[in-house]
Amino acid sequence: MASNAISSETQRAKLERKERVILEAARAIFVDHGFDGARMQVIARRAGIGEGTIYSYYDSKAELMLAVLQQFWDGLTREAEGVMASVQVTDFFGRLEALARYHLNTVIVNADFINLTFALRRNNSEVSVSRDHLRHYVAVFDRLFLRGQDRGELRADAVLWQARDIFYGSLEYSARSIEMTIDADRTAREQEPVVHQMVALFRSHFGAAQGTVAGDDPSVVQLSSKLDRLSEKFDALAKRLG
Amino acid sequence: MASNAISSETQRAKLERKERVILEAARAIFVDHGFDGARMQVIARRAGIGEGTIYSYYDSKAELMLAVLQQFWDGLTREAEGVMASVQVTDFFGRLEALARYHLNTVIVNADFINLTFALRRNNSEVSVSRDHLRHYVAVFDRLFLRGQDRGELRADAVLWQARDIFYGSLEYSARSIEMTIDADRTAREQEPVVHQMVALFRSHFGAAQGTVAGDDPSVVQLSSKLDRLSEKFDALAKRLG
DNA sequence: AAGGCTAATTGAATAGCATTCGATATTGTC
DNA sequence: GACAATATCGAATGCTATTCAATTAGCCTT
Repeated sequence: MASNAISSETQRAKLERKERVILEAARAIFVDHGFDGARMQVIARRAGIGEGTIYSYYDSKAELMLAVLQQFWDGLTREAEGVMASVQVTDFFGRLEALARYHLNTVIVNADFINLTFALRRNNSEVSVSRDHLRHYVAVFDRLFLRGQDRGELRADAVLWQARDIFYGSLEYSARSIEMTIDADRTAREQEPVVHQMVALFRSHFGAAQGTVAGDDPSVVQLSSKLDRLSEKFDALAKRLG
Repeated sequence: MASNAISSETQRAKLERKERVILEAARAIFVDHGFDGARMQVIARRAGIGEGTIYSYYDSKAELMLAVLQQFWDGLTREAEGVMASVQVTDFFGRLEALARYHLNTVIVNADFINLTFALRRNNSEVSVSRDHLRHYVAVFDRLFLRGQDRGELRADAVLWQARDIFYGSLEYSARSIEMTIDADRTAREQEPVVHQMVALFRSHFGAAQGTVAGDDPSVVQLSSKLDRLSEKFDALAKRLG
């Protein structure tokens, strides 16, 4: 019995190790050659196994790559969470800065992987999978923003998803843009200004004004609810007309 | 001589027409089936020609798709330039708003093509080609920003490429983000607030300071966008009523 | 307008590669 | 140690982009 359990345990461990070996080989070959350039035969050889064996672990080349990407994005998400957990400062803008710095650097350093992520999007199911990776990662940003609002450091009336899209999208595109200028030296140098620019922008535009909070202005609140009521009446009328 | 020149002219025209027919067929099939799903045979059949003939116009499937994308991005760039040329307002922020609106809508409507653009990036040369498409398109944004600075409406000390990256990147990611929420109705409705948010952000952060500008206050911005949405609904209803 | 030259077109043959599958080896159980 | 169940292997398969030898259409000369 005991030996039974142990041996099946070691068997499982062995399979899991082999799975990791395959993933590792696939990662290397995909990054070097891209999806199309990668040959299953080469991946198999690198993993030290037969070609057919891969297929008892992954259904297809695309799924293999998906697994590689899954691992990559999970790693990113975990790292981002690690940055949030370990950063010393507790104020929102300090943490925002740390996340911006981490993210920008990561996106630049791992440009290969990020390209691969989008290169895989050949059919709709793959598009939605790569979306899920991204969504999971971006959730780290969402949590930070939510917390900033709870702590009263972000304007109460800021639309969180808009702010998050601006933050994330700006950094991602800045990374691409920086990366286009090839020159590795400058690449390193350009990152800090972008990080500071973003933080300053968020501070001035989304930061809660010290003193009066804009969203609290009673006349504005009143106007807003009047508008909402009008809009509802309008919808009702439109509906009644067909 | 004359007949010679004319007939070779018509011959050329004929070839060009055939090229357009192939491109047209390819566009349709690629959009419907994605790059991998598209069969050269199907494209050929749709264009009403033999399979091999395509290869006397384009060297490979990838080049064919590149040509399709080239045409797409050229169209976008031309349209964006058209928007800039035709917009009535001359002030920077008015034009920025027009471009933001055009861009956001375009990216959402043509999500298929934009996915295809990145899906093609299988090897480095294709990455750089798709970068060139983008660069060319983004140049429209650069020109607007440069002009805004010349007119003294953008801070003299704003780093143009940073501002442009923030503008472009935010909108592109917002588009992806909006598009993720599938619901077509909301998709249309969410666009205006994003446009206004961006313009307000640019006004407050990159605009040359001149007293206080209404656009600074986000709650007012929000009210304004609510009003705009209501106004749009009103127009739609009015139109429907004749 | 007939003949000859060139360029364009065709679709059957080729070749590259992911995937399958029957045969073989390994592992676990009694 | 023998039997069953699993895992592994790599040659055979099948699917497609791409090539190519044969055919056709266009154009020019006389």
